[in-house]
Amino acid sequence: MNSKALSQVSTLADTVFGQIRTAIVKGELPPGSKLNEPQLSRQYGISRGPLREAIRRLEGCKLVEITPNVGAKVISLDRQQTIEIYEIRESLEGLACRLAAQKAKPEDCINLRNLLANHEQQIQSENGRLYYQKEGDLDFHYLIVQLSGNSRLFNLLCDELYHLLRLYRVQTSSSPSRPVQAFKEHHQIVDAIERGDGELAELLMRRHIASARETLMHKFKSE
Amino acid sequence: MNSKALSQVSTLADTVFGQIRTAIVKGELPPGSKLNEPQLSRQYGISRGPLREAIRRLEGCKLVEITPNVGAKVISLDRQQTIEIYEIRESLEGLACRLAAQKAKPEDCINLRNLLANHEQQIQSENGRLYYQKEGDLDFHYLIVQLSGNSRLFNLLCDELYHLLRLYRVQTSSSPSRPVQAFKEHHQIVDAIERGDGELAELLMRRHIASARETLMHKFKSE
DNA sequence: AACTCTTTTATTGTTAACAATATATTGGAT
DNA sequence: ATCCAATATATTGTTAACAATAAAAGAGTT
Repeated sequence: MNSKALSQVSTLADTVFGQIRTAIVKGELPPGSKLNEPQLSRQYGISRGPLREAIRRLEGCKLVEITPNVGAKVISLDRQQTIEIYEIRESLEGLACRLAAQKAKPEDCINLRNLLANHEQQIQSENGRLYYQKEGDLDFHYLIVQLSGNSRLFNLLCDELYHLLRLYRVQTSSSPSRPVQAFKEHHQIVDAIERGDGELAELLMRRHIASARETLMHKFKSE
Repeated sequence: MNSKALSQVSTLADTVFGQIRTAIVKGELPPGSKLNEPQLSRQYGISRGPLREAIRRLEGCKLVEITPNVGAKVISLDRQQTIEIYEIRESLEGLACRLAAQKAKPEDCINLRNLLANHEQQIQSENGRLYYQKEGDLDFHYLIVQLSGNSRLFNLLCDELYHLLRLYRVQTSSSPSRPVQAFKEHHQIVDAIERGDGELAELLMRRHIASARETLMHKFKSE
């Protein structure tokens, strides 16, 4: 009963895919760095076969770029690409917000309110402030995308774009950016969702992300 | 000078990835069908190693789903997923249209007009009609997305979503769908782009795709 | 010292063999 | 005939070895 009970239900390629992706998102494998197959296969204790499969899957996710006979390297986003992602995000989260407003039940709205209240508490304490800015903001967006009920939209935003944006933050070790204003905007968005006003919810979310984008563009110009 | 001149610059995994993807999009590998590794490796004249890498890359692109110890099968979209894709497409092509309106030069508008004129000619002839409905429509959308200048948006729409939608058409062998009305809408969209009215261009494109989605949903209900 | 060519080393690309799992088939019992 | 178990087959997962390309190191020349 031991060997079968412990037998892996997922393949080596699958698990290592997840491990490398985490390493990329966390910045342990920084943008532009090369993926050395012998080294990685030693590190993860597997042979190059499944490792290469994992890398190919990462290529499909556009997290690494492979040059034939040279190897794979972690993608690095320039300013242009970052802006492009923000444009897409603005559009898609606007959609998510509109759908969420159409579908959200009262209990969902309570959850959103609680989330904001928690953030508000954390932002009070000085050390919590950093947390809020870095990850807490994403919680809010995650939840709304989830409420949209569009699972592909969820994958696209939460499994792809957010990873990429986190990658950029790693790249630049950025950026405090307007937590107080963002907070107001979050509340307004929940108001609109609560009222079931999809059009307004979409508009507010788009503005919310657009102003984040503009902050970013402004920062670019001042460098 | 012969062996080196003919040496491949891309890997087997890369070329087979493209071949399989084409086979999927064309319907030669229909949705739900299994990818048998021994058979495919014989068919493409390669060993299972690079073949599996190609399949993993397809997995990353979400064109196939892999179940451990069972294998890869071509994804098949149900109605729910198709609707979800249309929702995303509506949002993203609206964005593309707004950006295109902001950036399009006069010559770009001429190209759009020419494209529509060509389609108009082809729609006149009875046999051209089919072409327009199936592929010509996409040309128009392709060009606008290209004019948006957002390369990631282009990849997302033209390299991913359009492939998926084509997959659905293969799946259902659908659907004539309102060519005359679509034509009017195309012209209105170009009008807005020509005037540099991004907001209107976005609105019109979103309506255009929304009505396509509604046509589809209506068809679903009548089945 | 800088440059180029050659040689060496390391890394990637590919294949074939082996191990493990799942599927298909056969045989027997009710 | 149908169901279940045991065997046999096929397919997937993994590894290690080999081939081919690229990167690095070294020798020699100017």
